[in-house]
Order: sequence, then C-alpha cells, then structure tokens
Amino acid sequence: MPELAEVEYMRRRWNPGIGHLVATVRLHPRAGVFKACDATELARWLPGARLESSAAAAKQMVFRLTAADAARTPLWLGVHLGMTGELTVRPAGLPDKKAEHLILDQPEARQSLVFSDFRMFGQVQFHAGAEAPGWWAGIAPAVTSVEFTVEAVAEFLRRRARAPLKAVLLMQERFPGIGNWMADEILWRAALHPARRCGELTPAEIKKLHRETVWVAAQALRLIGEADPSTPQWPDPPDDWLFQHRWAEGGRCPRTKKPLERATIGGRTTCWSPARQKLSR
DNA sequence: TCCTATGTTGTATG
DNA sequence: ACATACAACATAGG
Repeated sequence: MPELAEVEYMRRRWNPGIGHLVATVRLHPRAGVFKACDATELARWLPGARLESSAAAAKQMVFRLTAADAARTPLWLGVHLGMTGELTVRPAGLPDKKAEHLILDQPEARQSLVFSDFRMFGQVQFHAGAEAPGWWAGIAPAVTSVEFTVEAVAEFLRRRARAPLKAVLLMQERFPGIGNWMADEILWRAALHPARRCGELTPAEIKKLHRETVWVAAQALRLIGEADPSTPQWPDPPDDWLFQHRWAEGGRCPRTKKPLERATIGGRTTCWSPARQKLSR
C-alpha cells in the first residue's frame, strides 16, 4: 500500500545490510514480481556482491551493490512495492515465510534481507553496469525538487483538460510518488473537488494545487519517511489530516466537522469533504 | 458469495 | 499520435 513516504520508510529497513556481503540469493523465478527482470541474472550477479547504498524516488527503490568479479561491476537492484510489498531484515536461521520472493543472505552479519509481497503487484528490477538503468534514471523529478514548478503543473493540466483532477494527480510522469491517499489529502487541503476537470482551474487554483502537493509530500516524508524503520509499521499522519478520517464509516472532515463523501473517481476510491471541495464555483 | 484494498499497465475507444 | 477510461493482474479479509 505504499506511496512516496512509506517507500522511503521501507527503503531504510534494509540499512542494516549496507556494507555487508551477500553470500547467497534465494528467489522464486516464476513469481510475478520477477516479470520485469531476468531472474537468472540476479542469481548470477548477486552472490558475493556487497551492498553499498540505497535510494528511493517516487515509489521506486534502488539498492546499489558491487559485484564480486575483478571489475567490481556496479549492480542496480530495484524494488517496487506494488500494493502489498514489504522489506524486512531477519536474523539468520529463521524459517522463510509464504510470499517471500527474494532473500539475500548476509551470514557475515548473521541476517537476511527479505522482499515479500503476497499480491505480487510489486516488481524487482536488475541491471549490471555503470550506466543507470532506465527504470531508475527515467523517474520524473520529485515534487519536492526545484524542477517541480507551477508552470510545469499548469502545462500538464492543460494537456489533460477533460480528465478529473484525481486521475491526473495519480500520473507518475508528473506527480511521482503520489498515490491514492496523498492525492485525496492534497485535493482536500487545496479545497478542490476531485472530479473537477483539469482544464477549468484558475491560475490561483493551480498555484494552490502545486503548493499543497509540495507540502503534503514534504510533511509525509518528514513524519513517515524519517520514522524508525525497525518498527512493525510506519506511523500514520496526525489527526488533523484527512488521512485519519477517510476510511472510517461516518468519517467527518477534520476542518468543517461535516460528513465526508466517498465515490470512485478516476478509477479509484476517493474521499472528499463536500463542505470544502465544490464541483462548481 | 461479493465487495473491498495506499499500484501499474495493456487495450479499446474517442 | 494523444487523451481518456477501464479491465486485468493475484490474494486476503470483511
């Protein structure tokens, strides 16, 4: 279920593995999570490699390793968590569990790095070589970066004038890392109805949308992304966020105290506060 | 049994 | 070619 900040939190789960060798790799090559890569390449390159560093961008993580060959070939191990993906570090010797698709054993550190995903919407990616692979280098600039400008958002909305706002906020090529709950949170804070057509926003509304996108992403990264990754679950945002109320039966808007509404918009379950977010202006 | 689920992609249609 | 809408993917839980 992870979006931008939860992905960052999950990336840090494997931090205890950095600086240690991967002695063996265990995987189930027929699992759907290996569809986007060649599982035999993983099995060939990872044994003997050292985990050097990791990074996250949007909903994608990359783990950088150096191979055991004479050339110390740089390796890029990508993980996308899909809906139910999870990373854990487990003390060596404990039994494998169901839906664990990729296990990197680090006996030197008496631990294993585990990627599990029971629904298998997640994906493992892999590349050997100095060049950054497309699945990593091609990710759009972060919404917290200077490249994410009001003008870029305005242009993007203009080209999708007839689509509902909610659908467009989920498009990773402009809003990398934004998922279902963040999109609802942004629209609620910007006081924009999720079904509004992108083409009918005023410049002031576009500015507000941009500002709240940056704010929600930055705050989520601070509250969730920087939390202690050894806890069983990442922390939820505070009570004055829509997040805390959007699933509850009879949930109420934390600002207006009026009932929230729910419907499928842009193909996804969407929650908004009718008292704040109006369709017509 | 039917419905839901914090994601992405392929395909059909406009 | 581009924008838009939606089924499909696989599984568990209410």
